[in-house]
Amino acid sequence: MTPASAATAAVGKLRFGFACIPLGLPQPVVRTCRLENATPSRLRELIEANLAALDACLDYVARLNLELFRINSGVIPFASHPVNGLPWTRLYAAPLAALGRKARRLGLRLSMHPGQFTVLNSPSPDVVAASVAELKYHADFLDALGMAQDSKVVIHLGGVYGDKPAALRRLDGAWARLPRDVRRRLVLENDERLYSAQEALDAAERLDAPMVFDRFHHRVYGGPSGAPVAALLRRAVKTWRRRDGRPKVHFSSQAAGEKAGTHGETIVKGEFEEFLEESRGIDLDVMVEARAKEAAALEARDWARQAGRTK
DNA sequence: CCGCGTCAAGTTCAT
DNA sequence: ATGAACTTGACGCGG
Repeated sequence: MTPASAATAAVGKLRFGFACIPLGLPQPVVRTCRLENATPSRLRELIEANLAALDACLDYVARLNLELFRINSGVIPFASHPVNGLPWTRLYAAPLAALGRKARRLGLRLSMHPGQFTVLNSPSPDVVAASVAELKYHADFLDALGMAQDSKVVIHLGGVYGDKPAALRRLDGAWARLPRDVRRRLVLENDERLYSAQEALDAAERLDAPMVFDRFHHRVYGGPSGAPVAALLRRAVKTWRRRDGRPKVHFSSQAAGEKAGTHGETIVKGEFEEFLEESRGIDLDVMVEARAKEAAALEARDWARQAGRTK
């Protein structure tokens, strides 16, 4: 290794992306319908429109030279609901595979983030069953694209129900019962109210899952731990095995004047510069979560580039 | 055509 | 007790 490349490796490179809604594309990325209108033919029409829109999204993300993109969970409407009995992985096997080929050709790493209704540790068996079905859908979607195991499905730990140790035991139990093809996609993320980075790390290490460190959530709800971000980040990085791909983090800033935990329009430069310090020497994929979407991701990338931290 | 009330799902917290 | 917020606005009725 030359001195130059050794120096390059040591600085820690960052790649960037954003979630779900490219504001620079004219039409909606995900169309849906009301449950009462969800006939098979309507669902097929929507799926076809959504896959076409996703195709355009991939081109757009690549054109911006970003590497990460989070796919909207609504791409297959009512995917885990009984109303959608379509064998969509079979019906759309060819277009799905083509989307995956395109993503890989463009060098994109994909991810998904199921909604708040996915609660693996609920005391209600029905809620858990619905959550497992929802996770299965997300994993099936990425599988249908043929994406490697580094394209992830990010979830939070779940609820607390007034007894966190019991809630965590239920999480462990539900996790153990997940199908392998679902579990291999999952990543645990700290949230802004219930489970701190420390707690998410404990769970991730216990369950042998990767952990996404969300710096903004950590700021809003740091939990009892006084560990500095840099230390938590290094611990999170260790939860990612080679097959899981480059460790990922989420980055966002508080919306000025709004409730704590609300994502801001863009990200605050000073905070990002702190993060550049905290992450020095680590290669990371950074999912920027901001209302300005790709504009915020591009801005962060520019700041990283100026610091010699891109790619 | 446009405005605006409503939309599958769970859980928590603020009001 | 009710509703907003959460990964994300869009659907679709009524005028």
